[in-house]
Amino acid sequence: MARKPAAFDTERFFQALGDSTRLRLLNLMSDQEICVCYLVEILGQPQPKISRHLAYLRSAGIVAARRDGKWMHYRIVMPQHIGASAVLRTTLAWLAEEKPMQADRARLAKACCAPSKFVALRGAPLPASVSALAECCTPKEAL
Amino acid sequence: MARKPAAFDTERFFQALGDSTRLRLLNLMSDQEICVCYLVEILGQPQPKISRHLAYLRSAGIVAARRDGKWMHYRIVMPQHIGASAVLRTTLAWLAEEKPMQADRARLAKACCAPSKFVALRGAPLPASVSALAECCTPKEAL
DNA sequence: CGAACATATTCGTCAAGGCGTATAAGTAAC
DNA sequence: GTTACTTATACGCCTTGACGAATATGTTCG
Repeated sequence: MARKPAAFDTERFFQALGDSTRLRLLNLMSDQEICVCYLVEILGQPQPKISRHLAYLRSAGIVAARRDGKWMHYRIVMPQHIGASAVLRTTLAWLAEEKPMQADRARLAKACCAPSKFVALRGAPLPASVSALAECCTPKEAL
Repeated sequence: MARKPAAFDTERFFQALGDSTRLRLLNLMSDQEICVCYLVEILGQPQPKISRHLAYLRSAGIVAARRDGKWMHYRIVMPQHIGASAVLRTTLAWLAEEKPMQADRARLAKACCAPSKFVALRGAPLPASVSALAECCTPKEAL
C-alpha cells in the first residue's frame, strides 16, 4: 500500500490538526481502533466528508487503516519523529479535556452498548477495545 | 488594539503552526522577545512576507507585539487554554531539536554578537534577553 | 514641515483544500 | 453472474491563504 515513508512533513502534520472535524475523528480514535461507520454515525456528517478527512489524516501519517471485510478500521499511528509524536500525544490529551470531545466519546460509548439502536450500525464490528473488554456495556439506557 | 479575547480558536491555532515560515519565526522567538528586523535578516526573506506571517500568528493568539519607537518586538504568548499552551510548549521543544531550526538560532546568535556586520541591523535593538544579559557578546560597537 | 526608516497592508494571482453531490471501487452473499 | 452494502474518489463550486510587488502607516530626526 503506502510505500512512502518519505520525509516527515511537519507542515502537513500541523495542517492535518487544523480542522475540527479531523480533531473530532482523532479524539474518537484516541484509545481504540474504530470502524468508519461509527465515525459517520457519531459525527452525524456525510460519509464522503468523513472519508475525505480520514484520507487527509492518512496522507499526513497520523492514522492508518485496516480492512476487515467490507469494513475499514482506522487507528492513530504515532509519527516516527519523537517531537511529532509528543505533540500528537499532548494534543490528544488536550482534546480529552474538551467538553464537545467528551460528548462525542459519550455518544460513541452509547452506540457501542446498543449498536442495534443505530440503523447504520447494525452488524458493524465494535471498536477493538470495546469488543475485547466489553467494559462499557452494563445494562442501562444512558449517561 | 486587539480588544478581542473571543473564544480560543483551536483550528486557527493549529493552522498557524502549519507553515514552515511561521514555525521558524516561533523558533526564533522561543526564548526571547525579538525585533522584526532580526527575523527578516535571519530568515533572509522579504519583509512583507515576514510581517504577514507575524500578523497571522498574532491573529491566532500565539504571539504579541510591542512597539519600541520605529521597531516592533514580537514575543510568544502562551494561550489561555492549558491544552493549547501544552501543545505549544511541546512544539517549541520539538523545533529546538531540529537541525534547520538550530541553524536559525545560530545565525541569530551571530547577528546579535555583531549586528553591525548586517547592513539591515545597524542600530537595531538587540533581542531582550541578549541585551539584558549580554552573554553572547564580547566588546562590540553597536548601541 | 519633509526625509529616512521600520513595519504593515493592499492588490492581483494562484494553489490548496472544504463542501455537497454523484459515482466508483471493494467485499459479501445470493 | 447480480444485488446490497461499506467506503473511497471525482467533480464543480467556493473560501482561505501564500506570494511578490507596490503602497500605506507609523516613528524619528532635522
